[in-house]
Amino acid sequence: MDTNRIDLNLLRVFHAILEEHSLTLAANRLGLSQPGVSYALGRLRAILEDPLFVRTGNEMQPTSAALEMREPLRAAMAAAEHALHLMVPFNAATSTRVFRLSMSDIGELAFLPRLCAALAECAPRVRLDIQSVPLDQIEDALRVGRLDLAIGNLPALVGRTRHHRLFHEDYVCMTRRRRGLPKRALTLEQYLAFPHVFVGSLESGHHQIEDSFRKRSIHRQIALQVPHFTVVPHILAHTDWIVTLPRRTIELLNPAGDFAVYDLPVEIPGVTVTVHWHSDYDTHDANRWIRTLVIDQLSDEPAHT
DNA sequence: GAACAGGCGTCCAAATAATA
DNA sequence: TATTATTTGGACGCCTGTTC
Repeated sequence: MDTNRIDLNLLRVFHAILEEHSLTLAANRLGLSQPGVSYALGRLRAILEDPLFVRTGNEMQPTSAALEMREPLRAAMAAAEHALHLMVPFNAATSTRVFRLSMSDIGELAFLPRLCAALAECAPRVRLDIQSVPLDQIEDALRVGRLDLAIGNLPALVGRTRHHRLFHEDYVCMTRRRRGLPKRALTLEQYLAFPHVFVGSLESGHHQIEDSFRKRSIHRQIALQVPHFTVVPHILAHTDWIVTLPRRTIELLNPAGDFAVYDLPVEIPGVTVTVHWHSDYDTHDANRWIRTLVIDQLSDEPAHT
């Protein structure tokens, strides 16, 4: 196999066929003629000594060799696209750039409406790609440009990436309204008597709740662990369980006031929501623009990035 | 260093083949 | 029969080696 004969255009063709499952659609996407794509595929087949795609009906199905190349190639194409973006001055009004942000489900509910409204006004052609990246992969994703920003309660990243504090809030607890509930406050005994819904995942830093209780030798009965907050109201509506969650999420998950909300009967550290980026992009125009927008829209504190 | 010629790579249009 | 992939021949542009 003579890999010296492969150029970036051949890989663009290969990537487009992988995405489109069709030479005709790949050609449209690349602005080439269909025979041109066929010819490029022919060269790739000769170089890589594999058919790469076989026709099944009206679709081009990738071979096992092509499938093995898919993810590394996708990452390489993203990195190349990112590198090219670094060379182009960023103009919000005309840019068609895709910004990749990582946030939790509750982040999507809480942050996206404001961010999208701001984008529609000042950068109408910019696209957001929201991803939920596991916590242990965020630093690498920021470094290689697979992510532009990560937003959330991410204490493990502080000190390993650049960050800006957006806001801080405490935890409260929430359960379905019903007779017999305390009117104002819960005692610790009452709080611990509930079966608990624990919201925690690899993407979130909310494991700190459980860590704080464990340090105080407080044991909660966890009835359910789920990775996302958005499902919680549906669970609570059918159970007498209780959930502990950041205060600002109450207005999103309890807009009609169907649930009773209490301060926690024990002090635990609150949530600090931060926006993170990699230091390599400190002076990068587009990254600076999107993080300033995020900070302006979501922060309790002014931007000075 | 500049100009030229030949070779090579890439693309397109048209024709042909394969498939549902 | 319609749609799509593949093949073929020709045009164009770039690269490289040669000559001055």
